[in-house]
Amino acid sequence: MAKRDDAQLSRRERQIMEIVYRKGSATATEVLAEMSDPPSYSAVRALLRVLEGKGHLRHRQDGPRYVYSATVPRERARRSALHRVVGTFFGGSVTDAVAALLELEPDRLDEAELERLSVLVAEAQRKGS
Amino acid sequence: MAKRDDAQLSRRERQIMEIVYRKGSATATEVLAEMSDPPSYSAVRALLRVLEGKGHLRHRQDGPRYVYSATVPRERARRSALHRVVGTFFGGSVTDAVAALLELEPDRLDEAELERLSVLVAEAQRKGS
DNA sequence: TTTAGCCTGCTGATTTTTTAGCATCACGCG
DNA sequence: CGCGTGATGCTAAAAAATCAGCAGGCTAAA
Repeated sequence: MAKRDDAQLSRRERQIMEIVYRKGSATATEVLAEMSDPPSYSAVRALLRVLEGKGHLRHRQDGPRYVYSATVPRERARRSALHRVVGTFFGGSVTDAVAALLELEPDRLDEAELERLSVLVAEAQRKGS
Repeated sequence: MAKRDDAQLSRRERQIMEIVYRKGSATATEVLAEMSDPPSYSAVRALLRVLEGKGHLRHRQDGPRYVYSATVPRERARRSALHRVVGTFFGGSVTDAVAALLELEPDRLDEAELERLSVLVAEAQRKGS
């Protein structure tokens, strides 16, 4: 049920969900601040309410304001997002996706990170055999 | 200009773009067939025309019908998609994203693929140092 | 030639999304 | 107390997206 959900979101809704996932949680003001093409404050609040109504967000009260967070845990959402990208652009090949990631910003990967990746692959190899 | 484009797409438009990217190119009939929540054939054609008007798709004529493909090359679109996912769900850490990919479907990765990954990481290490 | 099938283009109406504004409540301060 | 600030909920209207249907063209087969 949650699988198709993401594809069902409207433009603004998706935009907001992305922001919430990026920040972990956010108030209406924070969401507004992150929008590249911002509507009014009212509009943002309305959308947050809609998203909550649809079950994608929940809120907790923090003093006078609402802090929204996603109902689907980041962990699951990210897996779903990766899965979609791999399926759409890499024909389902995880390996190809990893290869593309490594070429994405090669300069950003320092030695320590590469070492960590090396270990991860080695571990996967050990488990697989 | 093309960077924000993806976020600007409406629900159906995105759905269609994903299908086109997955298949490489597609006719209206093919797109319709891939939709989980399909509207009428007319609607699909209308959307394809809209997407072409917005510059996201182009078509070539194949006999009697139009075959649509994306204007932004797959290569660039996939990079952009990965970048977005990494930014949204992994705080920009490519390494974390790779780690998540490796855990995505561990059983799907056979020895040959893991070997290939191992080589890729080793290469990156060599280049970096 | 005629007909049937499949395709496109276009149009107008419905539905959904998106938006702004207003009313209200709670709080802190002069 | 009375007021300004900053938050919420709600509503109604504007804008955008979505949809189905019709008209026309082209091709192949009867």
